[in-house]
Amino acid sequence: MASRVTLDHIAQHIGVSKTLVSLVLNGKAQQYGISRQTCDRVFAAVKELNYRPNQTARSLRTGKTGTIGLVVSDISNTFYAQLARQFEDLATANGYSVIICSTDEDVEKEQRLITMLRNRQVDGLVVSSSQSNAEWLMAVNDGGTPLVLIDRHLGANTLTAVVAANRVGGAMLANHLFEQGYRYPLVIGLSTNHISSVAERIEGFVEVFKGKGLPYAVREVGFNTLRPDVENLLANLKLLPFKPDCLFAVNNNVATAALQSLAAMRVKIPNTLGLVCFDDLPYFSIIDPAITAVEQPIAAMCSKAFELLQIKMVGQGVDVRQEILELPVKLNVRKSSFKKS
Amino acid sequence: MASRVTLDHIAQHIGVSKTLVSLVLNGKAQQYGISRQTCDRVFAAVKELNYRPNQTARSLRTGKTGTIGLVVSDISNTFYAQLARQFEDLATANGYSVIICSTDEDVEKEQRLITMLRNRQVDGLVVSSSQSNAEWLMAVNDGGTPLVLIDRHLGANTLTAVVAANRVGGAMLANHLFEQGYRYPLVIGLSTNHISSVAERIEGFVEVFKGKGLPYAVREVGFNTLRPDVENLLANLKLLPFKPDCLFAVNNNVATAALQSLAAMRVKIPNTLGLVCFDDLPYFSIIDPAITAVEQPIAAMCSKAFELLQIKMVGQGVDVRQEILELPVKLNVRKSSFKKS
DNA sequence: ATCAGCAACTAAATCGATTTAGATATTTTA
DNA sequence: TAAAATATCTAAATCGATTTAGTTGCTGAT
Repeated sequence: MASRVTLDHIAQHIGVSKTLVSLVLNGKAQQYGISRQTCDRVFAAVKELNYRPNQTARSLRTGKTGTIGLVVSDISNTFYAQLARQFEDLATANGYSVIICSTDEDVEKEQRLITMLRNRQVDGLVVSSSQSNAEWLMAVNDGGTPLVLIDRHLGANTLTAVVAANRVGGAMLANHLFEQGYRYPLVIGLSTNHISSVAERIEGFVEVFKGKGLPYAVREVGFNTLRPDVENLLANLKLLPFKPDCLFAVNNNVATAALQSLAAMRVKIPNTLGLVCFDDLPYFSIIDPAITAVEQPIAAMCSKAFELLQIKMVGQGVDVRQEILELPVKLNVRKSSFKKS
Repeated sequence: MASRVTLDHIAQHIGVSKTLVSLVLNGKAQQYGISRQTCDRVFAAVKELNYRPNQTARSLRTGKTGTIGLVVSDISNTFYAQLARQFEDLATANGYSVIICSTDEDVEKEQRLITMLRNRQVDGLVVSSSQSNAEWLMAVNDGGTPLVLIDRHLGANTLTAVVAANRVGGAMLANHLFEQGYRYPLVIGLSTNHISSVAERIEGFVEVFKGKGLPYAVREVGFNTLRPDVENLLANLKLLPFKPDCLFAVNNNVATAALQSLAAMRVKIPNTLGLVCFDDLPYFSIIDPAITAVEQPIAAMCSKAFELLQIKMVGQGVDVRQEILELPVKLNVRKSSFKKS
């Protein structure tokens, strides 16, 4: 019932063929030599009958739905929410709609959702994948659904990916901590350690300390048990081979969980423990102490991802080079990592 | 190219009609007396040829797309991001996909987006509307696209709406502040003051102070100029008829902007100024001082909205009673509103 | 032997657009 | 004046499913 007025109704209403109406509405009047008067009659009828084209019928015929699937681990995570917003704006400006899906870092769920999106004939996919190899997703891309990875890549020469400079950002944080006098870092990573973003942040970070011959510890917390795991980890710092003097939270959720635990334990930041985080949050700059963080280039990532996806979507089978695009990050130094006294 | 294998291919591959294949795949084999062997051959062929049904074609025929439009002012706002996530889970569990659109509180944009969603033949809409009257949206609902309002209503006997108990929540905050000894509240509202949620929060709040014969001030800040407006307002408190001893931020963004300004001005909370907020954020409980806030029943709102929408979607033209459903909120008392000393 | 009834399947219409391949007048050209 | 060119418009096929209205060939009852 959603649209009872069809092209045929318009056509009959003014006594022409639906072909003509279709041509006029698609701006091909000139090309097909349709007279100005006839065009005007079409437009008038469209307005009078309040005609709205049925996108489903159009999609069936053209094979294009004007829809893009955006697959992330959790849309309620501020990082992905901001990313989704930026992407939505780009998509809308270009006539696309966005279907957003959350995978909870569950590979099976990710595959189910992507299959569902393909069945819905999305024109393209932007995926922050939880998978550990590219095989399945490459089949999707090769199978006719253009796919661009965002935030996480799956290795060189697999799939086009747009990511932040995770390794560099990790190193920036490590160097900053070192310069501020910190020597014993504890890295709080995630159980999803196969994921490129997390892995590279940690690698970039530890390489710095390793290079200086300093000790470091890396521990993992579960994606679905983040809060208790972090709490447990911080309550048992004595179990570590050394007493850490600073923490590196590999993403915003880890940092928030750490802040919660530390507040409950009344640990002073940065006096007792310095803290830095990969991924900046609005509240990091307004709390005391403000949190030092690496800010990701969300807008730029979306622009680039959309641009690359569009090339794939219009390109007839000819695939672009499957490159990994790393965009520069920014270090926001704040009080949580001030010089150790 | 997205799906080259069609029902016809399956049918030809095993030498039956596509009718049969369709019936089998839709679980109507029993009903149409199709033999078990034939069914098995269909399933085998589906697997062998890796058939995925074309949802667009199905939608055209059945008139159902299995898609719901979720329209909010800004998906990057944590409140809507959380709401979207809850709603997505419900939708997915019931076979629906969600297209999310952000309106930026722009009525024209909202109407453009909703029209676009209708053209895409969404089965239903969930809208947090920026409009000030129900007329346009009622036409959508009556025109065949079931619509449920969420977070904001548009008056009794207009459109089904699921909202938080905004007035009650506002009053809870006011009573709490009064009990803590605060007497001179400044309400920081939004330029979008025609919106039911904001309006009712403020009404509920000021009624309490009015009832006690106490003064209060209500000022508005712009949705798109939030940060500077709040900063400007707080820098010029002397322009108010009285010196406020506490602030009521009507939503999470206002509170965040206020916290930013107050931090920059080095104003002590709650000593110099108490602060409460409608809508809780994860970080409110981990900062010092923690922020007293009213927590909205996001999960319950989504469940109820989805439930009501589903009734409308399956109901053949028979519309449910257009009621406004208010769900209870929870007051989380924290340090930012501790007793004035 | 005939026919009702059943089991197992199919042809064709349909959804609402786009698009291909013309059709019909009218005007221009040789 | 006939043929060619042009201007304006249309019939029908098509996309890939669902669904309606049958068809075909048996079996068993009478």
